[in-house]
Amino acid sequence: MPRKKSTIVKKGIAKKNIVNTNIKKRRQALQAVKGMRDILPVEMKMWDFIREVIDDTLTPFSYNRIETPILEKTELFERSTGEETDIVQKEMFSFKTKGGEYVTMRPEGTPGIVRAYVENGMSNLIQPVKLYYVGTMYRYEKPQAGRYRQFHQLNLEAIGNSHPVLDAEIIYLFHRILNKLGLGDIEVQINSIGCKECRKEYRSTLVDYFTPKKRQLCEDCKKRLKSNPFRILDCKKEKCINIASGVPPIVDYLCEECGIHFKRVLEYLDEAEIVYNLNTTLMRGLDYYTKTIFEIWPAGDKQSAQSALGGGGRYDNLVKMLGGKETTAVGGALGMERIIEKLKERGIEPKNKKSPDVLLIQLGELAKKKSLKIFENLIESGIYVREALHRDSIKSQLRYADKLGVKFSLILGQKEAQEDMILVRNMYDGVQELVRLDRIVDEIKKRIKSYSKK
RNA sequence: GUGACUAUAGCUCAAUGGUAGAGCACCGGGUUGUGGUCCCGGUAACGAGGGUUCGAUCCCCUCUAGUCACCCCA
Repeated sequence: MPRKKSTIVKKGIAKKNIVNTNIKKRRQALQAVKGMRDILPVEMKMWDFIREVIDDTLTPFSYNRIETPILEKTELFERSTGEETDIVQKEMFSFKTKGGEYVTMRPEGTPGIVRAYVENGMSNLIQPVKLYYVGTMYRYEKPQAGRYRQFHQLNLEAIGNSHPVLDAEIIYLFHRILNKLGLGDIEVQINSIGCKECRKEYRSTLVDYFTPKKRQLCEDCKKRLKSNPFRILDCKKEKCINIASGVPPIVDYLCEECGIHFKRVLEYLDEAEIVYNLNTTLMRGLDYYTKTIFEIWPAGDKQSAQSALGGGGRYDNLVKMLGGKETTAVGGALGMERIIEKLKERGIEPKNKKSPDVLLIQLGELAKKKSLKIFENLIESGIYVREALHRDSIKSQLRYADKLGVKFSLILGQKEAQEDMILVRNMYDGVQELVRLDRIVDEIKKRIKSYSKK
């Protein structure tokens, strides 16, 4: 007999395991797409906190919110971000629609904004048009610390004016936002890559300099020598750094206009007391930049460059490139996930939201039915109230009241429901009073008022 | 795309070549309708496939996922 029993048990377990395995397989098959993550309600508090700071900081500077589609024509990014860039060559989520259109989930925000600027005739608005948005971006990269395939950026754009104060303003605003969040210790890396003319000259200087030394460069840089020699300057390989150290900085090659522009940007930053590092090897991965470029690194971080909190620069040719009039512009972006990561690292937490004042508790069928109307009345009267209709026992409802941290519980039992009364329980001292149902709003309001005085 | 490491309940972690335990969380109960503390109970896991073995969660291989680094960026 025991033998038989054990086989039955074993069979039972085996069957259960098979079921579990199938469920597991299904679950794994339905996992979130690689590099994409959920933002759960607990984390949302952090996001709301950041967004509040962002809105409060940007509004006085006349930045207005804009939203553009996540999906844009692939060509938009090829033409603006640049065909030779890493982003376009290997990091885009692109596909063909049923209608045969080639589209891409935006890997960065600026091209879409400039497209919208041109398409909606925003050059007829008061210039510069200052825009900001927090939105998702998509890059097909291998996920790792602070890097996801879907991530959020705060973008700022000031289109339609070439004043250097705008370059400084963007950096200043990023600094201010981070500062307000408690992440003020940043390093601003700044450089100027001039206009087309300056770059033409500098480019030939670079080619002349690197060509005889080509064999010593890394494989990537050998290719870069032809495609984009500027990027040799910010190659992270030691041998390339050594070779590149002998190159005169691009700042020496700026034309008069670009030189003055850059100098003034730096002056404004000085005036705003923003500490920056003139980083002459700083380059950018996007093709459309002109003049000022910058990155924001967390201070004192060894891997600062990898975990850049943000970056940006001027893009004086992009509007025209995308079919608009000759229009100058400047912009930048902060990585939201990276900000959140830093906040968590520092143990900075948003202020806890206020607990509700009241929980409505009901016992028995009659009370449950009646409580719907009462609940509505309480909400309409502006009382911060929650319900527990899905719970039946008073014990579980009071436990819930405790978890919510309410000041009062309103208990509507069978008896009270019949007599049109309700019990008001003070959760602090446990004192209960029976109150007439038609007077409940006033009674509660009175009590909440005096409760907060304690 | 290249390399390294990891894989046990929702979370944080244990133990073991003979199929697993805790803490937190969640749900319920501690006599008829009273919470927080306390007590009791419950739900719930060895990522997948193959191999070695009498037997594998544990050893080996493959896959998948995650983490980290390179690359690049936010």
